[in-house]
Amino acid sequence: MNLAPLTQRFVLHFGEMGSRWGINRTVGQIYALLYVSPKALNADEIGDALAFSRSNVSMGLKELQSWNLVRLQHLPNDRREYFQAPEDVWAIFRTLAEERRKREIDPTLSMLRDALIEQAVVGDDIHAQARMKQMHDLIELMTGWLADVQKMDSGTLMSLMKMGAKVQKLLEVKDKITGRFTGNTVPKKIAGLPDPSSAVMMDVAQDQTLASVETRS
Amino acid sequence: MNLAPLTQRFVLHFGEMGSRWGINRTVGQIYALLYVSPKALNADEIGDALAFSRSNVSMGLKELQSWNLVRLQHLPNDRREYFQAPEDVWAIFRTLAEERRKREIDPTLSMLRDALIEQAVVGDDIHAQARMKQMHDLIELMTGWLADVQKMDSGTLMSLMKMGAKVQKLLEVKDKITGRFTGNTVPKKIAGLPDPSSAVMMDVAQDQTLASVETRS
DNA sequence: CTATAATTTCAGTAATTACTGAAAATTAAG
DNA sequence: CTTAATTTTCAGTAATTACTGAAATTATAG
Repeated sequence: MNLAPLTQRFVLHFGEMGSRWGINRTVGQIYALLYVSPKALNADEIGDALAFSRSNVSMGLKELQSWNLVRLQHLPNDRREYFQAPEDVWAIFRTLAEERRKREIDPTLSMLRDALIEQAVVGDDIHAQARMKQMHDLIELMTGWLADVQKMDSGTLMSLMKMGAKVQKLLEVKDKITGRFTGNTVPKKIAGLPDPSSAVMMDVAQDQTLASVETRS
Repeated sequence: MNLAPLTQRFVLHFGEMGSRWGINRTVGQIYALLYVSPKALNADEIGDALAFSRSNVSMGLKELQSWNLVRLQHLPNDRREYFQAPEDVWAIFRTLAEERRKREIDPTLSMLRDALIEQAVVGDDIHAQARMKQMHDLIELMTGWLADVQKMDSGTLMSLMKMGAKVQKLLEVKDKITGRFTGNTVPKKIAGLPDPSSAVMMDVAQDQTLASVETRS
């Protein structure tokens, strides 16, 4: 391995972390290399740079493709395939979240759905089923939310994250307007919405913490 | 293994999924069993129920404790330790998120920080460092957001998730009020905030999709 | 303090996962 | 269609991770 110093550190780190991320060292290093590389690389270049056998590189790339984490390119007058990581880190993150959901969450959600249709007969199973329901509902809520978030463009998502806990403030305001005070629901029609809501909005609007959302940390 | 049918399915599934979640079969099954069990269990009961050796159970429990995923209990006139999963699935989820962050994200964030202080000299490293900066910034934003979210109580978090993409609407409203129209920042003081903002709020308030946030899916 | 119950450690072994080189399959140029 | 370049597959082997039983350690009741 003969890489530039910082690149090497990055690549080795990704190799080490691989096991914690559920991928192997080879795959981790290949992806790290592609991520920092200014241009697409072919399999031989990768194997050369990382001192892996050609077949190992092939399997690693196959794995990365199954994760949708690499883009394929072809250069003119060159039969070899060239690989690169997407430019946009947000796109990479979305893909990662999506793929992890498919592999790590969906099978469990499906198993739970199946288990919840059944009629529990044994005493232990009745309690177990109630617990599974709790888990099922949480997972369904989470995956639904994730799907919603996945639809947003990077900019919106970024704004939301920068707000962090401050969304809570916005939520409180919304609750006042829609009439849900501390959990109590008020009739839907709010035709004659009282002035207070406007006052509340002024609060929020003038609140520095909200006004300066763009510049957290 | 002699478990109630649904319990058994649940336990076996968690064992299978273990490898995808970065834990082993033993640990997965032990946690599944504790999760659905109506009462705390001691190590012998666990090993008995799952047909694992006593030492294997001991190691599995140690692992679960390192993840903060089990609570310890003592019964009167019984020297043995009893283990149970927390009642609250949201608490479990928070712990999981927190621990995964520590193990899977923090080391990388720290490595990136180190790499970004250095002065890149080789040409490849200059580009690599720019890429690392992108990754660093995204991770920092994500972990900051996660920390904020971790502070919320389960109810607030649940409301937020149920809203899903609808927070976006709220965000747009906020932007109008604080004066950020499509990215252009308007002077901070908004003393004489025009009527339109109120009108906007009425829109949001009367929007059924927002008003019925409690009942998604 | 002693005896015993309970838990943990650890060396050895089993099982799984990762990696290699050779051979097979695929692709595309002539 | 033939040939050569490229990629993939796969059997064998290396490395890692998981599991067990015996021994050591720790904790507590008397």
